[in-house]
Amino acid sequence: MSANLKSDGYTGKETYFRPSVAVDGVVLTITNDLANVFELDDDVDKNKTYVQARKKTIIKDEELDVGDYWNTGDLKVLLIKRKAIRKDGSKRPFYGYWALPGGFIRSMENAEKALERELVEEAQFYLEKNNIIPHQIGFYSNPKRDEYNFDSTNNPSLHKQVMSVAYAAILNKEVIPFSGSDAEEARYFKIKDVLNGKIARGRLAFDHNNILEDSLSYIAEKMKFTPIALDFLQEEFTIGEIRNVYEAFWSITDNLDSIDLSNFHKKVLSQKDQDGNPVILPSNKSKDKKKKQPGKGAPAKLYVRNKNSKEFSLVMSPTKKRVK
Amino acid sequence: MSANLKSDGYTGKETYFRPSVAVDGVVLTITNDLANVFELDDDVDKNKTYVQARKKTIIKDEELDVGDYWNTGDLKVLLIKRKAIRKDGSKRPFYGYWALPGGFIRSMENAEKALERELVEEAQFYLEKNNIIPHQIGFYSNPKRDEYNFDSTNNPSLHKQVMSVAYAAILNKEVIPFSGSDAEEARYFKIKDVLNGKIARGRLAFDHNNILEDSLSYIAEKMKFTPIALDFLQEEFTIGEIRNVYEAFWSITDNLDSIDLSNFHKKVLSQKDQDGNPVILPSNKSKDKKKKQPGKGAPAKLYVRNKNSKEFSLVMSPTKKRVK
DNA sequence: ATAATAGTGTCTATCAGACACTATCTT
DNA sequence: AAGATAGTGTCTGATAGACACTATTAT
Repeated sequence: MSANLKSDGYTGKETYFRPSVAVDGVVLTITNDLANVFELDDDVDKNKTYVQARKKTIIKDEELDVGDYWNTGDLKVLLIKRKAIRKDGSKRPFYGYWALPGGFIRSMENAEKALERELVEEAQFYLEKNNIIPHQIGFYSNPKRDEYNFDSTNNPSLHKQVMSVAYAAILNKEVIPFSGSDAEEARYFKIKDVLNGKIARGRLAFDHNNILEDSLSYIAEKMKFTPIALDFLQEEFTIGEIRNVYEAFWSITDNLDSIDLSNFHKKVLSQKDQDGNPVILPSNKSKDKKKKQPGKGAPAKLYVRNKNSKEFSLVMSPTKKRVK
Repeated sequence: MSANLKSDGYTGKETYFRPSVAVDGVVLTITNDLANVFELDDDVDKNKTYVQARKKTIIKDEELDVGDYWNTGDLKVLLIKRKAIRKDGSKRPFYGYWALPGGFIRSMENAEKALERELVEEAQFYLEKNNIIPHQIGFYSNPKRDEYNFDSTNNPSLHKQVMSVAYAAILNKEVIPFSGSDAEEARYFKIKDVLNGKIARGRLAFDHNNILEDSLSYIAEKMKFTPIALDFLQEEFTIGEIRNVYEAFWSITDNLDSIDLSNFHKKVLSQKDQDGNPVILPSNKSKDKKKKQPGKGAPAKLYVRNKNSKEFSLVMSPTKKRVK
């Protein structure tokens, strides 16, 4: 951070200042438990899921079915390790820290297009191809949030400030990230580990911890009134998987560890949308319409979402104990 | 903005494009019916409410009481008419249109500080002095949203784009706006008139119609779960005034014209907050603890807010008809 | 058999919405 | 007296939360 903010001769009368504006992406997914069993093959095709990529070498085609996408894991976020040195030889701020992927918006782009481009450049990850629409989280403009500074002149056109607009994007499968032009490395981290400082240097670069927390709050809130939780799941899913998404968020944002299975089950199935239609429907795709467990437990019925549903009729809330 | 960026010392060496970033303020209030009875005195003190300013000339001190702030009117927004000509003689885009107050963020400011400053400059209105904390609505970065364009060179440092971050601010009284340095005029408009095009040139400048609508959605949503509606009211208020705030929003955002008085009354009074404490409490300030009506009707009990309350235990929703 | 998860059933307190009714003021 | 708003009472159906119970799988 700057040490010379006071002595830069700022008069308060400046005009014509132009900041740099970056976009930051909070790419979220729920761990696929099965995927974690296998090691990454260096030679896999780009832009495939772990399971798809690995099936060539580890799982045979006939062994791969809907059960391989069992979503019962932790909430994870895609982070990149920034390259230490710029093209002009200078050191980058916060090198060695993990950061949210992102970068500067260009002149003919809007923020969403810049996000799309940066995710490809840094993690070779394609939002559009995966039909993912990012959610705008907020705009961050504290002058001290980055190491770009102010010179000692009175000329505001030489001053620098980096502002950011942040977006959250939800993946329904763990798309393999590959490091790109601006990133040494790109991979997923468990969000609980990041928030507890169990990451290199104990925190993310810049104010990215704040941005991550804002994103979690945003989605946790939105999950109460809209079917956004289904964005984390495959086309076919079970009630247990939905419940896992809610638990993954509420365990972080509301310190809630488990949701009553029975009541949750009934509530989700009775949800109507803005038009009075059911939000989730029994699936007719898979043969037995059931999904086997990766561990113990009965197989669960498969459901699909009503694609027209935008809103819940009932509020999904972290359980409140009844006062007696 | 400057037309001669090069001579400002902008060398174009930077690989990254630097846009102009503005802040726009959506300053909202509920009309004070009584205030509208009186004509504005040219000579009133600045930064006072209509009623306070006018009481010198029209209402005697002893006639002024809590009833003068009866909030039963329409939702209004503060707009400014932009000056047509810049200091350098060039024409401003969208001159003659009404616009949200706002302006460019400076190098040592964050967005909130810029908003504070611009509202003073354009409408001589003081956010901080009135203890108003603005709500961030969103970031707008469509390259075509302003008339600033791109030259035919390949040098991105000469390109221009104006991005905006929008904030909503809620007033609990109609602070008199005075036009300032960048505005020819500043005054409140009924939001329904603005949305229906009953305003000069039929619409607001730039994408300010969008920003206004986003602000209304934001607050209408927040009103369901938090006591934000009370921000529109005086320290002491009646249940009817709260109901008026909800109706003012939901008549726009949910096409709902009236809320059942009886059920609303009971629900508001039974609201608990995040700690299980009541959100509103009977007032002990005024002598008879009642507020007389400006028109017909019984006087209403006065209440005050619990300042610790951040959240409702019950959801305030636009009435859903019971299915029979 | 045991553990784990899926799923159904049931009881009760609370809440939402409809609406009847009384009270208190202004005009 | 008429009109308007404040405020209380009451009924009904729906919902939330607690919890008992059965079903189906892996180990």
